[in-house]
This record gives sequence, structure tokens and C-alpha cells, in this order.
Amino acid sequence: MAATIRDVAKRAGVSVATVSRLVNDTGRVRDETAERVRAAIADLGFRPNAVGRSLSTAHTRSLGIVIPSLSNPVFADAVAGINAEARAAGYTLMFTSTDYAPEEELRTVSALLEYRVDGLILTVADPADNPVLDLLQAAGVPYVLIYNQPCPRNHPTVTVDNVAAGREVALALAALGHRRLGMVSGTFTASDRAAARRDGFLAGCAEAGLPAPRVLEVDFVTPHLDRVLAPVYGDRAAAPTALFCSNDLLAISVIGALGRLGLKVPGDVSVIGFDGIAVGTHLHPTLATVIQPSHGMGRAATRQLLDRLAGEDRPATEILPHTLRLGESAGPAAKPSPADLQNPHQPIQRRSPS
Amino acid sequence: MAATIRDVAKRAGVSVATVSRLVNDTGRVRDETAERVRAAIADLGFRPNAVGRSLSTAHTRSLGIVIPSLSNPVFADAVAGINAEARAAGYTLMFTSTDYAPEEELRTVSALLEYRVDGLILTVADPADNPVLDLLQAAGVPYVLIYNQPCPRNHPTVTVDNVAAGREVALALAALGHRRLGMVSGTFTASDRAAARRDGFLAGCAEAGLPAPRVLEVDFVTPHLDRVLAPVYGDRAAAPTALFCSNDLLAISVIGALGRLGLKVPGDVSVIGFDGIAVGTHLHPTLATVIQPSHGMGRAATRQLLDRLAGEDRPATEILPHTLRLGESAGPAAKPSPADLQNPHQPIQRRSPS
DNA sequence: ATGAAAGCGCTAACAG
DNA sequence: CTGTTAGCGCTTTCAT
Repeated sequence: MAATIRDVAKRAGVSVATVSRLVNDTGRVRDETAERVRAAIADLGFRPNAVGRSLSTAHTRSLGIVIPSLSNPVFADAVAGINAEARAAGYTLMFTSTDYAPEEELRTVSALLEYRVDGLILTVADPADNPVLDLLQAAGVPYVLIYNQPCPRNHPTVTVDNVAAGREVALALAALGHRRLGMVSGTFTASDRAAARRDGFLAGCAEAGLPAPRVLEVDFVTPHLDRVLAPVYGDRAAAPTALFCSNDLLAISVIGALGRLGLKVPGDVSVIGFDGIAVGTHLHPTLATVIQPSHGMGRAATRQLLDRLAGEDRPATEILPHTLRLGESAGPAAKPSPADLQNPHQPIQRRSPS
Repeated sequence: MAATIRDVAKRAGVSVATVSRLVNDTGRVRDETAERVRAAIADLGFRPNAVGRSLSTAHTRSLGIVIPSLSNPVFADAVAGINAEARAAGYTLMFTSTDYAPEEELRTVSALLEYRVDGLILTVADPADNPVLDLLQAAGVPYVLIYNQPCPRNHPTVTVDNVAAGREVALALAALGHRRLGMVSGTFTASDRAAARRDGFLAGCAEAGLPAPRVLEVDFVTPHLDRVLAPVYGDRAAAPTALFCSNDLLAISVIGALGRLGLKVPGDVSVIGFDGIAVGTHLHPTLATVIQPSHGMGRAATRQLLDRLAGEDRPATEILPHTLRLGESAGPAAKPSPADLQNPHQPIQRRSPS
């Protein structure tokens, strides 16, 4: 079917070695000869077979990428970044998403390993004590985690400081006068970063002298927010006036559910997400969030992996800067009601550090 | 480094052929022998090398996928669908996005061809007279287009009826009492489907007896909507009361720009998009749009490709059903102003079919 | 500057 | 049921 290097060699009247040298620009070949070979290549429409080459060189110039889902723009953006950097370096991507099913992680990584990808970039449910990572170590295939939380095992990782960010959110909300905070998060076992954000959030609350916030854990794939939020907001006086959501997609859903409950954002409840996905800025109100540089994280991870493949010693884990964006969905704690206005003691409860 | 089939054979005291047979479940192997081989495989942590296999079998069990961008959820969803279907069939995905640069299409497809993917799924800028498709035909590699518009060259395609959908949008808007329609679209040369939607839209307008709508073409990657929309809405009396956008992301941006211009959606202007991306339902107002079954399109394309690889004759192009969703962003044409209310002739101008 | 030949890991006849 | 062996397409010494 397709022309092989042998066909080209024959047609050009040279040996396959010469063709190989020309194609890969390895070793000199006389101009005149080169021309003949080039002609033969063009005539035959020869396209070097990467699998033959890979078998021979023992590397594939391909990277494996494993993420939970493409439906979350945060991952899509990271993949876009990976794609950009990989393309520039002449690498191809073998892609898989696990749909948040941890057991798929193993299957999918195994497959990628059979294809002999040169390295992998992945976001796993939990890097601590994860069989997939053991497998990778055993196989001696370089990898870098992205979005995941640095852990004792010290896997190479590109991420943001989720704990610090969570803390900042708490502090910012406190500064806005909120005293009853809450968090709604995807399953912690499916997301170590959500857990880290919660930890920071709790710490920040304590630091601001606020009571421990209510933490609502929901199935991220099919969140029944109405069912979860309704009881909480049954008692408005005790319900959180500000909600921190473990990611933007969830925050958007929460805003919707709140609306169905007759609550205004940010009038009645402030909502702040995490990720900084693009649509957030187009929402009404615009979404308050913690922006992580997803595209840049994808690029950084790729660069690190590529450098390591090139034999360079690279710092294992990179914490990229995040930025808190107080969009319109997060506002000052609800103004005292008209009745309260006659109660001069109300304002006092705003912002009581410790 | 990694154990090879030969290592396993040696350790189990059998020939490589026996190991191969066991691993691929091709041909009988005595239970006792099988057990020895299995043990050897486990001991050595043997993982069959797919590149060796591919070289030998002349197929890779991998699919190439080429799309404009992952930042648009519509493509991300399709890829998710492809991933689901491919995984079920034991295929791996080689992924690339072109970032809407037609010249990247060729580069990227060439790379995929070197890797000898068994087939490709792609969305190109324009399938009519496209060198990439010629290349694919010449190489004899099966492919299916997704989202693209069926064209005379008759490439296998999975899509929706963009023309019909565009027409329905016009009709629906007319039924809502709008008489001055407009369309804002990404570059037509970068998107044959946008062009098709426009064609249908124009036809629908004519059919409803409306004047030809103003068509605003913008660079989709960095749309300067404010600059484009401001002059148009300088003269409110002549400006469109309803805008059809070539895709949801654009519609969302348009709604934002309109807001900055002091226009309310749908009070002053109705906006309707195309794609049916998930966030649309969470917006305020919810986004009116034409829903295409992106995930399903990804699956359908994959299934078709896989079937064809299996030797089945499959109908080349599949038109999947779309559905018009009149979200809150599209409402009745602006109520007559108080002054107009005294003018009984106003209502008459609603819906005059030809 | 160029060629001959030995693999890379695996499959698939073909023999037995 | 199992083993031998000839490739698959390419790179890479090692000669020349």
C-alpha cells in the first residue's frame, strides 16, 4: 500500500540508509543524491512510518494525557495548553478521559503504556497511595500531575496553592461582612484539590473568627442541588450568606438552584467559585472565583515533562500563581433589613476578627 | 528495560508464538501451559508492546481526531462522545486541535498519518476542495467529518441540518413578532456551518416576509463586539430587535456587549445562539439556542468509522436531529411604546407571511 | 558520502 | 497444542 523507505531507496537508486539520513537530517548526503531521493519521495508520496521508527528508536514522540473530563472547561483549557506546547515540540498526544471513574485510570494508563508513550500528564482522583502512580514508577515512565495536590509521595506536579486560595476566599468573604459561610463541593474522594480548598477555607474562617462553615458535599456529576440547598435555606436566619463552591461549574449550578429557591445572588447570598473558566465573566452576575492559569498549567506541565525527557533535571513540582477575582456574584453581606435599621446594634456584628 | 514477549517465553519455557496466542486469545493453549505463561507475565510485569504489534499487523487500533479548538464546549463534548465510544471498542485516541488555523490542519493530519492511525474524525474549516481531505483519500485512510456541512464531494459526515435550523430560527423570531432581524457570526471562511446557518436564516426571513437581516461577521477568536455592535445600535429604531448568533459562545459575548451598550436582553433585543452548550441553561436569562447532540454526534461518528474499519458498508453521512430551545434570551418583540399604544395600526405588522 | 546488515517486539504462516 | 521463522518499516553501527 503505502510506500516504504525501501521503495524510495530503490527508486532513487540508493540504500535505505541514505534515505533515512536525508529524512531525519542525520549525517551528510551529497546534494545530487539528496535531490534524487527527494524526487523519489515526492513521486511515491512517501510518508515515514512512525511505528517502524518507534520500534527502532524505542521512543514514540507521543505523550499520554489522562484527565477526569473534557466537559469541564478547566480541563479542556489545560489540554489546549498541552496541545500547543506539544505541537511546538513535535510531539503527538494520546488522549483519554476517565469520566471521574478511578478504576478507569488504571485501564487507561495501561493502554497508554502499551502504546509506549514517552511520558504522561494526568489528573488523578487522589495521588496519595494511587496504584496508577505506582505503575508509572515501576514502568519508569516519566509523568507529571496537573491540578492535583502535592502529597508526601512527592510526585512531580503542576498546580496552584489550593489551600492558600481557599483561605483567601474565606478572608475575602469575611471582609465583605459575611459571618455565616458555607461550602458546597464535589465529592472529596474524587478530588483531592476540592479537599485542599476546603481545608484552606476552614482555616481562613477560623482565622477570621467565624464559626465553622457548613460543608455540603455533592455528587459532582449529577448534583441534586435543589434537594441539598432547600433544607439549608429553609431557615434563612441560620443559613450561610456566602457560599464557596469547589469549582465554577458547580458555582453556576448553585446560583441557578438558589434562584429557583427565590434567593438573589449576591443580594441574599454571595457565591464564589474556583477555576476561572471563561464563561464566568459573561454571567449575570459575573462569577466571583479563584482563577487558575489552566492553559499555562498545561504548558508548564508539558514543558517540564519534555525537559525531563531531554535529560534535564527539572524542579519536580511547580506551584503557579492564582488570583482571586471578586465578581459580582460575591457582594457585601446582606444589608440590615428596614426593621433592623432601627436596631443600632446590627452593624456591629460586621467583621469581628477573632 | 521492559520485558518483551521473548523474555516471557524463555521464563515460561515456551515459544513466543505460544505467548502471543495466549495474550491475544488467538488459538488454543493447554491450560497447564497457559498457567505457566501467565505466571511469567505477572512475574516480569510484561506489557505487550503495541508498536511492535502494530508494525506486524499493519494497524494501530488508534483513531486520529482533529478539531478547531477545545475551548468551545461543543467540541469538547463531541470529543467526550468519541472517547466513550472508542474506549468501549478498545481504541485509543490521538488528539490535536488546530486553533482555527487551516494551515495547521495539514500539518496535524500529516503527523497523524505518520503514526498510522486507523481512521480519523475531523472538523475542518471547509470541506469543499480541501487539501487535507484529498490527502486522506489518496492515503486511503477512512475518515468522517463532524459538524461540517455536507458538500458535493460527499465526504462521510455526521452533523445536523444547519440550513433548516437557521430557517427555523428566523421563523421562530418572526413568530415572536420581530421584524428587524440580524445575525452575528464568526468568519464564514473559517466555518462552513456558520455559513449554512446564515443561508437558512436568510431564507427563513424571506419566507416570513421580513426584510433581509443585517449580517455582522466577526473574528471569532477575538471578537470586538462592542466596536461592531455600537454603531448598529446607534440608531435603535433601525437596529435589529433580534440577533441570531452563529454559536453559543458568541451569543454569550453578544449579550454581554449589548448589556454594556445599555440594552436589555430580551427586553430590548432578543438573542439566540447555536450549539446548546450546557452553561446556556444556567445563564440569566437562559440562552435561547439550537441544540445539537454533540456527544451523540461524537459517538455516531466514531461508530460509523469503527464499523467501516470492520468492513461494514455504512451510510456515508448522517444528519442528526437538532432542537430549537426558546430560552429566556429570546422574547416577544418589544412592546409598543406608550405613544404607539394609541396607534392601533401597530399590531398589524406582526407576522406577515409573504 | 554511502551501503550492508543486524536488530527493535510482535504476529502469522507453516510445520510438526 | 506448540515451535520455527520470516517479515513489518525503520535506525544505526560498522565498513568501505
